[in-house]
Amino acid sequence: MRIAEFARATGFPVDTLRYYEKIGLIDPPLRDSAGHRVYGAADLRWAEFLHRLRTTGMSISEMLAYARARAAGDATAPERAEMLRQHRAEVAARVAQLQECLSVLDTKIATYEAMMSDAKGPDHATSDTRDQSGARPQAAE
Amino acid sequence: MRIAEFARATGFPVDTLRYYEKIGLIDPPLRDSAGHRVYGAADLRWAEFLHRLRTTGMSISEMLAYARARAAGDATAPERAEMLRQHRAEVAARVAQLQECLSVLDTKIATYEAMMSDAKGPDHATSDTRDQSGARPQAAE
DNA sequence: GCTTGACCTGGAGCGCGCTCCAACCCCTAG
DNA sequence: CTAGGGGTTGGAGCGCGCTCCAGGTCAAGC
Repeated sequence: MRIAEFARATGFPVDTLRYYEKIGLIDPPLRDSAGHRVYGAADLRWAEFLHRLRTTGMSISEMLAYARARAAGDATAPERAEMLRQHRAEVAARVAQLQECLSVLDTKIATYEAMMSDAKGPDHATSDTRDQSGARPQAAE
Repeated sequence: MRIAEFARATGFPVDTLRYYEKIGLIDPPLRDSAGHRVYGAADLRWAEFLHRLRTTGMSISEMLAYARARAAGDATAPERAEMLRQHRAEVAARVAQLQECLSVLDTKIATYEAMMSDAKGPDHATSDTRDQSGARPQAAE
């Protein structure tokens, strides 16, 4: 599997793959007779996993730490497990945060829909239309 | 409410608030006799909403588009509603993606835990330990 | 009167994560 | 023999979203 196909398979752009190799995030793959990179199944599994980590917002430096632990062998398994548990917790927190925001968005959208069905209805409390009165209310400060 | 308190209330750093004002994302607030910014309740509601949008990954330029529509008055309500629906869909998709990644993480963590309880157990198929054999298998290519 | 501390401004700088480029090589098809 | 397409390298550049800084003003407390 050459780099273009590997890029398609992993979801990373070609340039990013070379960049990751350069910084030590992915192992230098084999080369064919023309000096082209040739990726194997193990490379694919690792890159796919990296893609998950990246997708969930893990920073390059954290991924590097994980990659280095992985390269150091089985002795680091507990350390890697701990990294993943930690990251898992962050992702779960992020999901919770997004879900909370989703419900705020739903409320807001519902407000707009109410406004629009009342065709120019009365001011809704949760509307965030810019205050256009000359003197600001400046209430409840 | 002066800028430091407003920063605490909204979750944005002081510098970011000034930056947002500069680019037109938040309205220039009132000033006290010393020329210091004084924020009102309406400013707070808007900034809190912006913080939601930001938290959910909306880009500055999209927030600007929304802010401009809002400033243009009630006529843009349908347009703003559509922006929010669109954004809501993206956030929901993101949540789904994260949840999928969470389950991959869980599988991986479980594998590590199995590995560790078998104290140096047999190779697990889903382990991503770096291949350390001299000759790569290069199978199934 | 002096210090302290919060705030002001305009503009430079920065960290992250790519992304692009020039110049070159190799293989294949026509 | 030539053109085209995919690959290689090292290194520069970039877009985003802040973040920081110098140098200044103002008000309150000692």
